[in-house]
Amino acid sequence: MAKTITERADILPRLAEIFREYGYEGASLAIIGARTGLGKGSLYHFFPGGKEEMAAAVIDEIGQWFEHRIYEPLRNSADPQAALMSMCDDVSAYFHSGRRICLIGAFALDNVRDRFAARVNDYFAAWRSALADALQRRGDTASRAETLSEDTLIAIQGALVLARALDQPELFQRSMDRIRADLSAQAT
Amino acid sequence: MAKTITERADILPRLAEIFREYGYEGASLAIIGARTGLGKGSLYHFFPGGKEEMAAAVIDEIGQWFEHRIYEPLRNSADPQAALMSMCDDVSAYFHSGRRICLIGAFALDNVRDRFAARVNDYFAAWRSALADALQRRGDTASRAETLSEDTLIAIQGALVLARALDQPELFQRSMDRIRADLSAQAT
DNA sequence: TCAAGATTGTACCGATTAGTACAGGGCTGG
DNA sequence: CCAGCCCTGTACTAATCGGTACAATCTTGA
Repeated sequence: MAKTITERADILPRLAEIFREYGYEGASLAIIGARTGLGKGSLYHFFPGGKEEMAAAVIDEIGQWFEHRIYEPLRNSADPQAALMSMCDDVSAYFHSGRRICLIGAFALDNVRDRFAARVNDYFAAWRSALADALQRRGDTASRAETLSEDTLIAIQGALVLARALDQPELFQRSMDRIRADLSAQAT
Repeated sequence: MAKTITERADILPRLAEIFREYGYEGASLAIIGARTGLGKGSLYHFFPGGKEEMAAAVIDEIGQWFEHRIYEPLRNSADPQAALMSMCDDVSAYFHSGRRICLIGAFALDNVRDRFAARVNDYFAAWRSALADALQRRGDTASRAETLSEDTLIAIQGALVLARALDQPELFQRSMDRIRADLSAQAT
């Protein structure tokens, strides 16, 4: 049979888009096969654990992307305030200015939540903690950093839900602008 | 066969809980039958349109509950500020202090979104508009009312996502407290 | 009391599901 | 040049999916 020289890592982004579009249950192997161009043989070769392993791998890859691009700079950048602004830009770009949903957030509301609960938890916990770290490093009190990091994540997730529900991506943009402003305000 | 004197309206709350727990696709007719105690015969008697009609009826009922309990007071109450505070209480109770998710929000992120897009849109649009109405009636400018109503809905939905993702219902409570405070702040 | 309509359990349907088995082609190291 | 491993298409399974059909029973109005 034909060999397609595909790496496991190469199909992860495509898998992510599929899960975003159809959800975990809605993404049938037939759809996955059609959209990735891979047959069942290949899919189960790369992911012996089936759909569950595919979704887990996708979540892990997303987590790593955020770790390198968002969390790590928030924790280690010499200029925490700049890292905060950079986070806003990257997040806005990542979610395609509100046209793309957060797969992890969607999984959190889904019935498959229990299956990936640990990963979902880790994703948000790491984000919140990195955010609070940057806020404290820039001078916020621990309590203020706690509240502001929580509110920021809430606003991002809520804006994604509402933008999708109302079919108004610009709503997400507007919310990100407000988040940027809140993160720019002088610390207490 | 046995007659169970069940009204269509009586099973809607139970259906709502099932959809909340399993999602639209995850709620199979087998599960629905088991959890409602109704056989397929009864289910298709009450909902000839099948699962789709069940979900639509559930969304409509939720919409009506919010209309009577939340939107209507926001629009018509003599004391708009009191209606705002009352909304916070009712919303907090409705979502079981963060232990219950918003079915409409979950549907918005789900792949069944397109099927119920109009209803999902209506739910949030009505809420936002009623909220903005109360804010203007209490003295906020149109622009301020627009922003604040949007931010309030974003915070509620985001808090529900995050509380569920982190398995911390108290996070929702904290966020609701902040929302209450923001809605209490003097208008500009 | 009894006919008519409302309600319900059960058997069944074709389609689709995730997953398995495996043969065979393609690539690569020796 | 070829043995062996990596990759992949196909056929298959058992289970479950949403939905239909219908006969049997129950309730109700006359």
